[in-house]
Amino acid sequence: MGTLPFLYLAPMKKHQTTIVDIAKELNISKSTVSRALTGHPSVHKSTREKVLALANELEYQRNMFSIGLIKKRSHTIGIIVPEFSRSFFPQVIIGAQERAKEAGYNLIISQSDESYITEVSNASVMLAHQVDGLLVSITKETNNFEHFKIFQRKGIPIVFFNRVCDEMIVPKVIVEDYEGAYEAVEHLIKKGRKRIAHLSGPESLSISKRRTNGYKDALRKHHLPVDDALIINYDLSISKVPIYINYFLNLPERPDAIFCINDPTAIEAMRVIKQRGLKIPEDISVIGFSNDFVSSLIEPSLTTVEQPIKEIGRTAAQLLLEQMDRDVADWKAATVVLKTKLIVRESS
Amino acid sequence: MGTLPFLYLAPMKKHQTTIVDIAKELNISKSTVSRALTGHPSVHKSTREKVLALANELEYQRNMFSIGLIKKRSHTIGIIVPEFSRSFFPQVIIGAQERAKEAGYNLIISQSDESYITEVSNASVMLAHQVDGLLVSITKETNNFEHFKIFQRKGIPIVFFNRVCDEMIVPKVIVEDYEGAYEAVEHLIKKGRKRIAHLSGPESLSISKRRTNGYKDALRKHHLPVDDALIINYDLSISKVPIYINYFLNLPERPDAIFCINDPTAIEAMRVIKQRGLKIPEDISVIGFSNDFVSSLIEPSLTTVEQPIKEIGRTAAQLLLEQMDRDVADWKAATVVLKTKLIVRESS
DNA sequence: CTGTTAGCGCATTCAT
DNA sequence: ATGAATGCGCTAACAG
Repeated sequence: MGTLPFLYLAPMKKHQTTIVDIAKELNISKSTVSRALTGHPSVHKSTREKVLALANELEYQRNMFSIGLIKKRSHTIGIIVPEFSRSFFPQVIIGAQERAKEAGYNLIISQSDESYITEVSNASVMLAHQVDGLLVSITKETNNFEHFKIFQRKGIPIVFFNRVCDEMIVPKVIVEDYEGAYEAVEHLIKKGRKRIAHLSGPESLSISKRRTNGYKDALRKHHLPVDDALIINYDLSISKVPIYINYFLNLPERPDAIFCINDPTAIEAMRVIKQRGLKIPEDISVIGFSNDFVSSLIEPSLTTVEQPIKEIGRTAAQLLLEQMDRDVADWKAATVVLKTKLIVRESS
Repeated sequence: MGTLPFLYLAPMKKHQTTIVDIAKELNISKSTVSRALTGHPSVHKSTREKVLALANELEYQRNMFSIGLIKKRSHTIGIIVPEFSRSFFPQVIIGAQERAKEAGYNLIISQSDESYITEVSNASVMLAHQVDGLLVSITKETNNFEHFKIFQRKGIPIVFFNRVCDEMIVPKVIVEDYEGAYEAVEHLIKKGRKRIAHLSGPESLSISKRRTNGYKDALRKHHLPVDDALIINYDLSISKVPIYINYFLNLPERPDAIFCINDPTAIEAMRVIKQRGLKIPEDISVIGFSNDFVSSLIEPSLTTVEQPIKEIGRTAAQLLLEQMDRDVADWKAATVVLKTKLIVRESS
């Protein structure tokens, strides 16, 4: 300090404290500092204490970049979801984040806004950020999976959840879509409903197909006709729900119940039905799928198939962590199916 | 290939393609490859094309770590929110992500679950991940800000939004809390309400104070008494809302309106009120704040103060980007106040 | 236009 | 128990 021959002006540029700074200050080598900081056993106790104290004082922060460069691990998991505006995916993310954090990993989250293009871009961002693994629920548009297959080729594990990719052999987390739908429709039948319509999601999503199959099989089981005029696939844009509900309501033989692909759809359906002056459930029953928190708040409250939302996230993260621990050659591809449960409320 | 003197077994270890691989294959130096890849002007067209083609073929991916090490930038922005389960914060995040992406930045998101401890931990994670800037909305518990001040000391800009830190001089994004509350209460008064209760948030949050002040001033302006028995601060745990609503309803002189700190609170309040057999708005009016999408779905639909939710996120990200472009010495600390607007629905 | 050299901050051999 | 040397993958300053 006082020995400096010239007036020394501190540079404006912000300087991150490094192990070299600590080493200099303590007159030891940076190797020793590094060892002390990483908890290497062969460091003298007093040395370690001095290092730790100074590191603390200088608010030293290990540099991710250099460590990543050496260890080739970012300790980061990426998660890509199709949308973010309804409560489902945020809840899933909470679960995933919980599990990831327990394991010392962080999450980089991005949402694709139901756009395939955005999804591809998001995937590329995840790659650029060197995520150690990726969790994905695809958009309603996605039917090319090249942007995900590249992860596999690079040895970065992927786990799909909720909206999964059928053609990739990787771990997946889904719920009992078939069973849940079956149970819901059977419940309607037992309530005496005979013309049950079904507003489903895009045919491209396997989740739609599974729920529709549950719907059909419940009808068949109870010897009710499966009428294609009562089944509609739509693209999940809530604004289009009125079109299809009005179509149902205008049929010569009006349905006496509607089973919807998810809760937001069911809630919008109820709005349209009430607007038309029909009574729920007297004139027509409505059932959703998911048990979003809103379902219990609306009036009448919505009968729905509950799925363990946070658990989907936790499980997906867990499968991913397991996969990350394995050598590429040992990758497993089990599909985990979580339980669903019918929640009967006023709308049925 | 054919010239290899020995049988060569490819290593199991996954190998990221690097610029050296490309350089070797093309018999040029890695510098040239680097230049070609980064779009440096002084590279022969044919060379660049060859490099790009090979890079593409090998699915080359720039290594974030090494670039970060050199450029000292992660191109990542952190965002810490108190919770994630209601629609407000996810919506804010969408806005922030939009703006960040436009500027070539990614978001690392974490939620503190309304816990100060978790928030501190999240902040430390953001530091470890070398975020270039941080967006924060604090938990209801937070009243020590050391974990955020460290960012300032390290030259990493912070922007607060919604729930801001009063003691730090940094950019902030809030809405017209005072004006919105004032307008809401004035609306109730004009509807003939004379005993207006107020269920507010924690006194520690300035957002609560501002809304409460708007409430009080509207009463005063219209010569109504400000009765402390009609003002309650609570900790935002929705499960506790029934306690306070029942308290209000059991008062000798029952209030004829309740102005709630936010929509989730108002919605739960309405549930309790209806359960008690009272009519909304005939017996008692309810107003919320935020215009979450649920507000229009419930019955009766909720009168509320709309705030530009996504815009809060966009603006916060924008202020942060501006701050990141500035030298530490030039940091600005403007507070941006976004407009609110009363949305009158059936509950008032 | 291209090659050579020197680090960025750190963990990790290999010495001592 | 500690220091010196090496290199992770890349950019940039410096030669030609």
